Amino acid sequence: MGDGSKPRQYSCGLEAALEVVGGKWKVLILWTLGSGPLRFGELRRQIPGISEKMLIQNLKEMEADGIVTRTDHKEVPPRVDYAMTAFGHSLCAALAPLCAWGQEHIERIDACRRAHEAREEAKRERVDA
Amino acid sequence: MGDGSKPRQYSCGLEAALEVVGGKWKVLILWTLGSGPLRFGELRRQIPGISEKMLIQNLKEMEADGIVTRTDHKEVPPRVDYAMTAFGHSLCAALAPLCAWGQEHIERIDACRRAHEAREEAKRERVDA
DNA sequence: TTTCACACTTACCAGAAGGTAGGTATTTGC
DNA sequence: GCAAATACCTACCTTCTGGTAAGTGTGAAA
Repeated sequence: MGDGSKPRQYSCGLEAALEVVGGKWKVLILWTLGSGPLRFGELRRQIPGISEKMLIQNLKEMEADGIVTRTDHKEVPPRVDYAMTAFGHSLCAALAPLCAWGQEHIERIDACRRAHEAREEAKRERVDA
Repeated sequence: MGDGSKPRQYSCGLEAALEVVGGKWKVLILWTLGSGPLRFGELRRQIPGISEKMLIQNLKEMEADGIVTRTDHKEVPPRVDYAMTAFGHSLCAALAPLCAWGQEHIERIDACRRAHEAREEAKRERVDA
């Protein structure tokens, strides 16, 4: 069934932006690549906690979205570079104020998150008991 | 085990910001409340597709994060207003450039998303066959 | 007397996101 | 000959997110 045209109609640009940069790792990858191109292994080492699966999966999606490029140097052992496109840099720029906001209020956010988790834990303990 | 202090160390403010505004609905709620306070039912009607469960759940989290306020007028039938705080407005302001970016590139993003889904569908069909 | 609207709450369920552990092919170093 | 390093790929499993459907209490409208 080739529908070919679901307008998708996002109610605001934020929804569209979050499709590109949503999820647990994409902003980190974006930020890490912001300072220059990196090899796959360098990326993995610079983003602590990320699994290889998540890294390539996200890199592929970001490549498909045109915010990073993949360059295979066809060497052996393999050497592959990932770099940000101009599109990616424009996204980074748009993200900067949000990043600054987060940094500015990081303690407040952290405190709220902490309190939230404490509440959840208390709830769980009540249920378990 | 009262840990009391996990530094949580976000690697950039974006992570912190996305904790507050991540998920499927929060940006929409934020945007909808941006133009003024609304009752629970009004919010539900203005955000098409949202379930009551998700709406209160998100509203509660946003209240805990200090970006909206809940005002119960203690009437019957119940009347409850939700409004944005100054903190919430500052978040909205920080979100504006990202929103503009999304709006500017909405067609490109939509096309990528469409292509991605087509690829996924093709993959699924191959597996099913 | 039944029904409706209001603002929720609860229990259950499906799907997506993410994590773990293994395997691939090639060459260099020991 | 064997292990290591490179950039992946694959299958399986767990956790988290979000959706559905039903129920709650009160007063007013039908």
